[in-house]
Amino acid sequence: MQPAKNILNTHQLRITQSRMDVLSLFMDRKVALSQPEIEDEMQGQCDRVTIYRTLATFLEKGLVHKVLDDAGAAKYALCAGGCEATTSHHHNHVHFKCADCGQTLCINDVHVPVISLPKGFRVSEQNVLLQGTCPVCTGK
Amino acid sequence: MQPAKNILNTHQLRITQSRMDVLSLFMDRKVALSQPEIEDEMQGQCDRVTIYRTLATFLEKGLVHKVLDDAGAAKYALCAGGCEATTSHHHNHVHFKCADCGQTLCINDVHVPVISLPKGFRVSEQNVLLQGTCPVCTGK
DNA sequence: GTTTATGCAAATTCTTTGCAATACT
DNA sequence: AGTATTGCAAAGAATTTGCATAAAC
Repeated sequence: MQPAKNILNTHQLRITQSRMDVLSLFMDRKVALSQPEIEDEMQGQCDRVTIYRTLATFLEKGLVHKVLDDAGAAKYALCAGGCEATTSHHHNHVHFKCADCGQTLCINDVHVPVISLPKGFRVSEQNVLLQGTCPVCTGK
Repeated sequence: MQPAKNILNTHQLRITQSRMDVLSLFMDRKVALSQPEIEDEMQGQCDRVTIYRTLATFLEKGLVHKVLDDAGAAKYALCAGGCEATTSHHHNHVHFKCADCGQTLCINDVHVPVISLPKGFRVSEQNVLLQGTCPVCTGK
């Protein structure tokens, strides 16, 4: 994976400490994160508001995508592969939330069946949230 | 559809004004609603906290189910048909959120494809959120 | 030097909890 | 009568906004 600095550059974003930190965290953890989780990890390295704004910016530029969650807080995950290009940002995501450890994983390599709706509906985005037990917790 | 009073009875819930009001609202509107939306509609007829507790109770008894949403607030929708029985409460829902009017509809009559995950994952619940434009907004 | 991002304070919104008063069966 | 439900107050998260300061290009 290319370094954080390059990714910011590619997306026409200024290189700042906060953005580097948040982006690096996403790259390290490889799971969906909410603002409160990020704030915890960052131990006051930057302001809470900055994290919100960083997430909003990343979302806008197509660097991350929103992850559906049944709990309260909004989660975000790094866009991978073909998702990184702003032009061909696809929105068919499959996410898996483990009921045990609570982590949400972005499943990139699973085929999403296209669901067809009754006439009149126009679908632009298709999100699937699977819930259950992840491999790690199943083994415990 | 059977009257609200019967539904409460069937689910072993006491018949109270608040429950009747909230349930009726769901039956009228036929869309997913969040607590804030319900509070708006009820114009102070009952306390905010009561709505939260009513929703929690309905969820517990299998009268409503949680609806995933990418926005802030948690939404709920009436369980229909086979979903009403507490025993066979199925959780494979397809929901459609209109990007235009913001309403979320519960699509009951659409086949949910089973998505198979890599080995090690155990899936217990499967939610699909489609986003796009609804028939009403497409026609505008 | 301009533009953009950050930090701080404060306000708003969403949600939960405790406890006494009230309504349901 | 006995139990479950409600309202009120208050606390606690999550999120947003305004504005002056600071950093990036």
